[in-house]
Amino acid sequence: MRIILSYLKFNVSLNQQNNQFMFSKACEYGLKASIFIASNSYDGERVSLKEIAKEINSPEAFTAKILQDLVRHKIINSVKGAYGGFEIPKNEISSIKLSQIVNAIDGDSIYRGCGLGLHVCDENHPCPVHDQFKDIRMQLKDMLQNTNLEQLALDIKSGASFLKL
Amino acid sequence: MRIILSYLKFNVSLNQQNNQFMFSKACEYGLKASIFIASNSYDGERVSLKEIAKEINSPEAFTAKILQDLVRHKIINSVKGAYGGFEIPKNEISSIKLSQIVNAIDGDSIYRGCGLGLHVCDENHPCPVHDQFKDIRMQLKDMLQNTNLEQLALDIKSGASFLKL
DNA sequence: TACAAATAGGATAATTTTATCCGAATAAAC
DNA sequence: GTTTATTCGGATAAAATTATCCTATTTGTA
Repeated sequence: MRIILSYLKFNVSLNQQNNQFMFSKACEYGLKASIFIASNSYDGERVSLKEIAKEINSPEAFTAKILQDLVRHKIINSVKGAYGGFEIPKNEISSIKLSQIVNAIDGDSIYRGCGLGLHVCDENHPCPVHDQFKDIRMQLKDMLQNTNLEQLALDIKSGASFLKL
Repeated sequence: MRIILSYLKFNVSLNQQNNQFMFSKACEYGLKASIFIASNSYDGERVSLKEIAKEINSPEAFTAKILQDLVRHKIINSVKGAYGGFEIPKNEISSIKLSQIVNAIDGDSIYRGCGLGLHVCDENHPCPVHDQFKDIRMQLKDMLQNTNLEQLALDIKSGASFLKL
């Protein structure tokens, strides 16, 4: 009996088990939605919230909030009323960087944050893993600042990459 | 008046602004606590929850939960009762990798997770940012698997790095 | 002008993460 | 053995994130 009980307790972990890789769910939805909008705007097609949520497999109302946020940050445009929806001016698609979207939703902690959450963490006063994280943070920052929506949208259109599953 | 109101609304963002860099707070506390325990175990000193929480600037009761978790995962040892506390056998300090601690607390999503949260995301069915994230994920994994507590503990002892501020 | 189809946004709920409290169990010292 | 200093663990609360609902507003069209 003891043994069985200890088996049951095996999975007693503090949290539910952080399932997030890097970004908040909100940010993931925001990135996916932006890519989908871009891939349609590329063809001059405006997409509705409903279409977006279905395509990226996200809760509709929550996605609406995130899109509003992106609109406020002037990353995407919205058009109210019949035949309305979301779009990105064609000529802007290639200049929108992932970093702008991440920044709008999750803030800039991914660039500035310390791996151990210290408020002060720099060369003069490094946390224990400061050096270890330096390259990674830099590489991440570079990547986000150098990846634009056009590249990603084209891959979606060609079927080389996917927004769900 | 309109103008003033729109100013007030400027900060209406969806979330409070994700302040996390990579790990959950629980994981950050776990890493810091482990490093502190290691640096003391190096001198044969056992440390109490109270000392740990004070040193790493974390809430005591919450830190206790995390330490329990690490004990269950056999990453650290605990001794109950007077003069009790937490410790790591001296000869194990150098073989405990950051990855073990992260894994115990946040799980393995940091190695396996998709940047956009897709459940299926691999070479055959990549998300739009799969390639962009590949190197970063790999580098992160390598670093966590190759950094052990001894290196970090020694830096703390020598004053080359810090656990708070 | 009325209607239909959208987004905008406030209120609120559900879930997860973070944090606190308190009694039980344990172990050393007297 | 009693006291005291600890960790353990259950219950609960607080805060943040994620999710839903409902109404208002906007816009195109009949």
